[in-house]
Amino acid sequence: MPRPRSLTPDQLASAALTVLDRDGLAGLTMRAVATQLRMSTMGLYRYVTHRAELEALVVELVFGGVDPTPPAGPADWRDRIRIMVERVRTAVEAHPAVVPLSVSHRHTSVSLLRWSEAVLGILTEAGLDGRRRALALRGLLSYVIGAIQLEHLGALAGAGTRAIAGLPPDEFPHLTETARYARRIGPAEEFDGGLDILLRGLLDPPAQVDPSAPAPE
Amino acid sequence: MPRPRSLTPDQLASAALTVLDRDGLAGLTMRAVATQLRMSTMGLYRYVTHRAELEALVVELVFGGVDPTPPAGPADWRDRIRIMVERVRTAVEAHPAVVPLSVSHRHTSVSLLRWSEAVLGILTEAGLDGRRRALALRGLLSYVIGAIQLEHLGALAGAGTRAIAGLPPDEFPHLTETARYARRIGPAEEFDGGLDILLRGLLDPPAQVDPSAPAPE
DNA sequence: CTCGTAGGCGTACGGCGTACTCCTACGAAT
DNA sequence: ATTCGTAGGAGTACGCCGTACGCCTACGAG
Repeated sequence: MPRPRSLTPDQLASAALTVLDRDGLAGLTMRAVATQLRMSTMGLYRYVTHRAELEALVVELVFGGVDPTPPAGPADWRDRIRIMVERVRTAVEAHPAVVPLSVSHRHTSVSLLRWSEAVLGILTEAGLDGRRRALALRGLLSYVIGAIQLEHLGALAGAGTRAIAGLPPDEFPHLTETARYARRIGPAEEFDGGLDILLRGLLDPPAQVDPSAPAPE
Repeated sequence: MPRPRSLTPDQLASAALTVLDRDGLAGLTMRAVATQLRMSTMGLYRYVTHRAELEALVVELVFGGVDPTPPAGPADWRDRIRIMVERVRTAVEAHPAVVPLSVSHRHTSVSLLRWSEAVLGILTEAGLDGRRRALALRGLLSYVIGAIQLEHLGALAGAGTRAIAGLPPDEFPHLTETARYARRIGPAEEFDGGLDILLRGLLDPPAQVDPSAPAPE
């Protein structure tokens, strides 16, 4: 065996993350990351075959900061879920420019798999299983992904809501009125409020039990 | 006033949508759209100042296909919401490549504003108002955005789930077991299942009423 | 009739991802 | 100590992209 590699994937990823934090998503180019690492542009391709692979490394680095161990503290399983979700949210929000990347590379992250495993564990303790548990995890993921993007595209207490408040009230009576409330809702409150709705829905027994639901194989 | 324009924004948008459907998001370039319209590349810039503006036109065209009138049929308000949400889902799914664009240009679409207005109307009839109504709409939007993306990045009955089913069961016991159920869940079922959770949560009275909630101004 | 704007074409620039080539430096196996 | 395979690194080049800019033509309202 000859000469070992002199850069770990982690070093690569954190160089890219530095660029991303500094210059935003549009600034994340192979050339910029190479410069950050003080190597030639093409040198990057020794470690990575595509730009997409570099992006995946960054996403994994960010999700790697999420503690995947289920919290032992709260008795209420909904509080434990809240904590798990909050961990993802804070990890992503420390680096807003990774939001779009985290959506498209979510499925390649083993850290997020471990997170999902823990969440499923909590859901299992809560008495969910089979089909309901699968739908619950998927629903949670959908909400988290959507809510994080919404927050970064324009939180409720932001310019978009202000624009809506200025719409013609005769054409948009509910929207304009709602916008007045929405301006007072901070990002965390907004996120938790939606999560609460979802958790309340999880708690309830299913509206109707489908006897034809498939059994595990 | 001299000479009127010879192309409507709608013609522009549908040319772009044709390209998008045929060549995917990466194929949606100014050059390709111009060729589709049989004009020179730079001719496009007579109608549009950026590529982003063209993208917004496409998104508005797609959302323009969503019927914004609240459905009169079902007595249960949740069924009416389901119909409204389903309309968005089907409109977007007819053009899968528009999914990423619809997320980033969502806020510029007046069609989506009208849709939101109608949804707020239904929520109002359901007895929600003020802060709760704002959070409900935002929660619904978050879920819809996240779920649509999840579906197009890899539905439950897809390759991702199959990969998860093949993970080491000792490290991911819940995930591997859940994946076996998840393979049987079709996209529509998955989407509706998550929506049901949310709607169930909306129905319930709030877990605790916050007396310090801000009043409307 | 005329003049301002739309229509249209072509060229050019800078930046992107990345394929390819060439040379050097190391370090484990011999 | 020598050898040899791979990592490191630089540089060049290609084909895309968005788009700034200039020039000429055609039309239609005043």
